[in-house]
Amino acid sequence: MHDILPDKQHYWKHIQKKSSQILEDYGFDKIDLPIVENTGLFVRAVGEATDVVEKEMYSFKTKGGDELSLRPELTANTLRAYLEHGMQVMPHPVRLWSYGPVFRHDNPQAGRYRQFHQLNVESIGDQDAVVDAEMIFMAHKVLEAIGLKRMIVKINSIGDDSCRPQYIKALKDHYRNKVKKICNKCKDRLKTNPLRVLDCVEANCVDAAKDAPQMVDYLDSDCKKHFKSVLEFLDEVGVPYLLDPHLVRGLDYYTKTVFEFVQEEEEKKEEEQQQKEIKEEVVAEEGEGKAEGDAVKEKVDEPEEKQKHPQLAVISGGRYDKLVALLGGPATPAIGWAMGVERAVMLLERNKANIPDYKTNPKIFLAQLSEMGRRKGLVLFEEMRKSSIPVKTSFGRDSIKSQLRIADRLGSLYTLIIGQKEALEGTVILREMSTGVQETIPMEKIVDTVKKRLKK
RNA sequence: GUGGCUGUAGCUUAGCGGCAAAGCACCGCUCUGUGGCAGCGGGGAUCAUGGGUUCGAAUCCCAUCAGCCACCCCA
Repeated sequence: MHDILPDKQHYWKHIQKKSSQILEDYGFDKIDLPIVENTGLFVRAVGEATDVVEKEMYSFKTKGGDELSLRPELTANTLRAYLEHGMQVMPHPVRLWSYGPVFRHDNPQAGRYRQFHQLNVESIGDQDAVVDAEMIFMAHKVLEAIGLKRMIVKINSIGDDSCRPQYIKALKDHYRNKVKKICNKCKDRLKTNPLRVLDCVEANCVDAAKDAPQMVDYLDSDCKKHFKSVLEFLDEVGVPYLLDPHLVRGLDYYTKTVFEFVQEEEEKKEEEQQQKEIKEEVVAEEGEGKAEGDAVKEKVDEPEEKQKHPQLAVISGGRYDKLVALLGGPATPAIGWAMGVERAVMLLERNKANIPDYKTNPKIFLAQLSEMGRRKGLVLFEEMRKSSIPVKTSFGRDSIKSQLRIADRLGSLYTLIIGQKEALEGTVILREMSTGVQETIPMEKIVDTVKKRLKK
């Protein structure tokens, strides 16, 4: 768990602003959902045998005996709300988006937190392939709008109930005479969650997976046609994609189209430049003591390891045509995706993306002296606020000295000073901080004067 | 869930069984209504939390929590 401090807020505001704009443009309505829900909801929706449900949920029992969990994702909640509020009777597709914290009890590391934020999007009620493409296109647009470059979508189809069983059978057949070679976990996976063996990274398992049958070859005509049109639509709108026959989702509810967005490797040049800088730093330090020669060597070696950022999915999602029915609703096709906001922020930082600074950075500081100055200051502060001129003050402080020091630290362009004398005269001192030049201005003209000065 | 590393003042860290330190930051004074520089002074730490070992624990041990790295997995 981590705090999002003021100096990072502009990333968050930026992402929220850009993405909500696009989602509203596409006709999605916002929905806010509770953080705590019945454990059973997630077990049913996400799947009993998934890691998320098995070991990553924060579950607890209330005094009344209810089994509750902090939500590990937002799709289940969204569909629960959809059913609970009778949205089946609304014109379809019902398009909902939500944003908020989700919780997974996993070992944390870069880009992975126990509490993180998702931007979640669902389109309920359409089965056509064009919607798959539209959702992927929109995800692409969102990433583009927030300033992430070199994003590529990995895509696959995992079929549905009518063809996946045959594929799983073929997959099991393929592994029948290889069981001895693959790792123990994969042996379990073959029984509980066979698709999973495909993305295991153990050398032997990768080997065994190489010539494994591919889902695309087992798709029935409906699924195959669907997948083919999704790709055709993507070509049409120009979203770069990568067919990944081993892409398998960790949540049970997916059918047909699954996808995830990753960022392609950074340009090599940049990496080399960074390494050079680090090496130069190390060399500069060397003069201080030769005894730590070994330590220096280690320092040089380290960055090479660190440059290899794992390719984390920023957005991932897919179609889930059976989930609404599974949760007790009528058979309703649907598709959705979720963005990991921390990951998006992390990539923006790594890319050194140029994010607009949404902070209102006050250029004006208001200093006051004496009880009377303070009173007038309070009034003037409100006048400035009404004119939308952001002002910082430190009313609680008495000495002009410390107030000016603060004004300086804040980088104020001008300081307004009201002391006893000015308060009695009905004037204000306007001090230009860079030059120290001051002039006395009648109180009633000060707002206009400041406005003019700031425009320059 | 597995293996490894880390947690001392707001920040960066030193101390590694015997009085909790330094630099930066903050506040103040020198300078009584005028900032940046300098000098001097001050406040601020239940040493992540809870247990244990010990005459004595920031220091050693165990557990928990949080973070970092590699897995697993995922956003």
